[in-house]
Amino acid sequence: MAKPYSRSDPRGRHDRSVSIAQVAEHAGVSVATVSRVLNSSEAVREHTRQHVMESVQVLGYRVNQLARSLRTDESRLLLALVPDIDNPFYAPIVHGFNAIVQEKGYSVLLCETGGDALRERRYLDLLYSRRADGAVCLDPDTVQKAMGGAAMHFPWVACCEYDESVAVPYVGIDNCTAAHDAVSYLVGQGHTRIAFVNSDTRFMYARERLKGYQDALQQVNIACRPDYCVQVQSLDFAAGRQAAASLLALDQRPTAVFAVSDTLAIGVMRGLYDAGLRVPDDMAVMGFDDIALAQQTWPALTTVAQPMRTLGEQAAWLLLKRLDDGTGTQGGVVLPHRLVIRESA
Amino acid sequence: MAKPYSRSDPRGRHDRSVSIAQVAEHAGVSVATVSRVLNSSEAVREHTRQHVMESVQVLGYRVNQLARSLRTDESRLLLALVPDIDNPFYAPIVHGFNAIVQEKGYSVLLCETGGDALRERRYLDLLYSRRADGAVCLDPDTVQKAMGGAAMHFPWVACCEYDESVAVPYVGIDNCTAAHDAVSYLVGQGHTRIAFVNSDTRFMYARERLKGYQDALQQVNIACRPDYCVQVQSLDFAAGRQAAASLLALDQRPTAVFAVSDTLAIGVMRGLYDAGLRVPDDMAVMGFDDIALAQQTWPALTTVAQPMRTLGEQAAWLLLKRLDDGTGTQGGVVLPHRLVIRESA
DNA sequence: TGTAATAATGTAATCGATTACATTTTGATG
DNA sequence: CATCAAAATGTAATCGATTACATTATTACA
Repeated sequence: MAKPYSRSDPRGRHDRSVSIAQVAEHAGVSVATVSRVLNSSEAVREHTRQHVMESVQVLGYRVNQLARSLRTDESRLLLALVPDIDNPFYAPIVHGFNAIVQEKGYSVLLCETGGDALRERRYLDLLYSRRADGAVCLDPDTVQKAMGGAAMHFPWVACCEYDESVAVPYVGIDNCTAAHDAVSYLVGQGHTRIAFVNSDTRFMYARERLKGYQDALQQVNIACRPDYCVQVQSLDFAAGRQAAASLLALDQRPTAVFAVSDTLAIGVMRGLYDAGLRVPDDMAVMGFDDIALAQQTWPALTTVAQPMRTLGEQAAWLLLKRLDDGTGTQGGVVLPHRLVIRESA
Repeated sequence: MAKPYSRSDPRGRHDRSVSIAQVAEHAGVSVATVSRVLNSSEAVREHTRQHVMESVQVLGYRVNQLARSLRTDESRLLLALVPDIDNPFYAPIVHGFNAIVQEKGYSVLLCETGGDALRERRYLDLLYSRRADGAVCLDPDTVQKAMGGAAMHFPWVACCEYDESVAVPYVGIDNCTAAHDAVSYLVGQGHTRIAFVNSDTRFMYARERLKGYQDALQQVNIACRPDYCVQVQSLDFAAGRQAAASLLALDQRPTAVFAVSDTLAIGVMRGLYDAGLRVPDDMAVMGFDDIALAQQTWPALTTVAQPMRTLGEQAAWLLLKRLDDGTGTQGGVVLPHRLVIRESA
């Protein structure tokens, strides 16, 4: 007759773990006291503390964070929403992000959205339902969704992909200028037939870099040939390889290729190798991002570097500030890019 | 006088979201009824359902999963503990895992432990405190830890890295035989001076593959030269490159190199390129894993393939079964590996 | 229309914590 | 030793859900 009804879960998947009440009983004190020693907040006599800690040990008690979060409205968990973990571009960003927030006692949960609306929605739900305190979002879709929904009231920041019209703090680089710089470099090397391998224009960076490419050409009065702009579906090596093949099939081949990501650029180099062409002699190749692999290819890849780790760190600072301030700063941080001249162009 | 005391959080980071009670009041019904329409479980009159749904819409109500989980003891969240997301080996595994569990309504949270005990502990804590229902673990450290602690009572499975003495379901390959096969292939190609680039022996696979390497050599009466076994600290390209350099500094150079990962093997190839050697003519190179990049290098990498996606899928099945059964199956699943002959050896 | 069976809804306990306020202990001081 | 302030601890409300059991409304049948 103790409990009016028994546990709801009939499967009995596993026993509930030991609760604070059990610790209290074992130690012969109230739950409040146990809570106090656990949070080492208020005054509790040393003697009592020891007693309680002993019971904690004996019973193997661990605080139930669900209950704690429900009460305190904080989880010490942060989300990182990335489109695809297979893309080596994201790892350093996440690492930078993690390094900063970890010091503040937060743990990072990586959420791979895969561009799937359902998955994305579910992850965002963690924010809505307070199971996570905040998020950094590297995903264009999420940004879009956020515009429509009421997501703007939640503490999150955008990284790399952002939309200035969305009132959310962001950090990124000037993609347009960066692409412009890359193409200008190729022009400076004497190239006039420069191809552009772009990816999904759902991504802002893709649109911006296209713009930079076009601007740079226009600036030196080179017409932008549509057949030199190849659009691929994914960012993996295979896509770049195919892009190279299609470029090589052209009547008048380009003498240089600028790809919007290093992975694509490396794929392009592979495609050129397939055809027996040499880089950069037969064709120059330039990438974007400066992933770790870029300096390991042969020839090593010339590219425009994004400060990925710093991007992640800055995103972390922005988010932490937002969590502190309540409202948080609007606007964004634009970090500098850098041309990295290696052997491929 | 309504509430004895006000909200605890003085920062007022954000307003609490609308609760089920508010919906109930708005709809003029009890919370039980609201809960019923939300969980579409028991009978509730169509008229009432509509009314409630309307209130849900109007107020923008979203169920608080924290509270729900606290009550129901289930979160529909699964963890994937990986040592390092920068390693391209893990992505396909996670994808396979995700594909399966997603259909069952679970979301996957990626946890990068980075080999850091603190981070690992925190993530495992999500399991302990029921914020996650289960986990797949690709991390050797966790396995070790689990042996000591009481973690065996929690629903998790090991993938790739496992310890047969730990009573936890696992899925992996036969690393020893796989390495044996690789080395035997090189021997069959006429190589007798075969180097071995290994990584952190904290990993089981590293120990097993070393064993396979040694066994294969012994089988054909080739002495295992310590100077041909180079141990590197990480799995990245740079480490492989350095390994190559140290191998090339030897008086009697090997004619073939077998690396425990494709990333290392690719780094080795880069190192050979540095020295002006050609693969496979001057030196054969063989990797392990068959990551996507392996078929994009030039020359393309000969390697032993792990069925990574399948590994993830199997891990998912094991975990789901464990979540269903309560106790779950012990023992493990060993998946076949496959030699992939390309150009580098 | 009365009544029993059933369907729909409400009430309140519960999950496991935190914490405002109340109460008891303790220790210091006169 | 009495008294009182300060320190330690206890009591109970609360977070936002689920759900067993109780209660009320509806329907069916005589």
